[in-house]
Amino acid sequence: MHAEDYSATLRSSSLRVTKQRVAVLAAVDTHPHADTETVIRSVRESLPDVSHQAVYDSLHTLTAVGLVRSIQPSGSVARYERRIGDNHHHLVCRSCGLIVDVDCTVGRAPCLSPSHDHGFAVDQAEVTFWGLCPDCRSGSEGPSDQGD
Amino acid sequence: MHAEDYSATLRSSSLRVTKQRVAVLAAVDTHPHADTETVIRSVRESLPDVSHQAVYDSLHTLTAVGLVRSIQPSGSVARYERRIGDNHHHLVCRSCGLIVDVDCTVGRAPCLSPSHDHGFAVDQAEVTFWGLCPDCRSGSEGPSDQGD
DNA sequence: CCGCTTCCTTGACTCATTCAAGAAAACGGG
DNA sequence: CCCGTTTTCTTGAATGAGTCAAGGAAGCGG
Repeated sequence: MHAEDYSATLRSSSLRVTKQRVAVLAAVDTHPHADTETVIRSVRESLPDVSHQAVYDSLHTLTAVGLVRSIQPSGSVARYERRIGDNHHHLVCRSCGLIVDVDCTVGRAPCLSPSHDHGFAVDQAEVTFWGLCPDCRSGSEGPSDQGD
Repeated sequence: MHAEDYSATLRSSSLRVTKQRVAVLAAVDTHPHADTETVIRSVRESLPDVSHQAVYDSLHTLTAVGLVRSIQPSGSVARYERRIGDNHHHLVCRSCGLIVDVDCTVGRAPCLSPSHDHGFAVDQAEVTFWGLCPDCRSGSEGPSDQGD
């Protein structure tokens, strides 16, 4: 996706187009499940002087309008992704933190309707699978930590 | 559940029985989805001088042996509960943070097997439903914040 | 090109959680 | 019942993701 596309995407959500936002959107697009620090590093490759606050603000704004989704498995910091609205879920490694997407194949949204909704207006079901990734299963020691 | 029962529970998991651990276990048992601060306050009703560190340590230890489970919906601090191994899930209010248990009625663990496991050894599927609780649906302003 | 509004920079700050060192308590063996 | 070893608790400081706030800069409609 080119810069112009990101600009158009921002505009279509009624957001002002700034180079910081374009860079943040690009960073999230090219680094699925990246945490804020990774996004900051990625953004600084093209804009060396962005402040961390601009990145936090952009991520919040993009999340608010739905261009980006934030996920936060227990024990992890916030991570961001662009795949939205396709009802996919996540597989998280307990050992190294690796996160991979899994498509929801159980036909129409498997867990979208809790047995008894307690009067809640449910708008989303988030499924997180916990386990050990291939690398951590083999090496008993397990790879370092906090992969993506 | 009485103190002796909590002691027995700790012993059956090969843990030393300390009044701090008994109190923490009791606090989690009586305050489902409580965050650490709430647990500390609850514990201090019977043990005014416990350190916060003792509570953090106990919660980690209890979680490690499986007597307690920790959950952490995005944007929330860690919360603890004693209902474990019964495959129940959570309903979280986006507005006030209220967390409610929902039983998993879709027969045998609905989402326990991702379509493609990417080589992971999956041991748990965690489902979180997001929405608005009854109170936040009615009062357009929505109740304060961070309920349980 | 102007001006209003929104966004970014800078720098301080919050607060959940962790780290570390020494004191205290648990509990198996004598 | 007491001792010694090991684990746990207390105390106090530190870490780090994320937030707050004020002023300067940039976006964009006119």
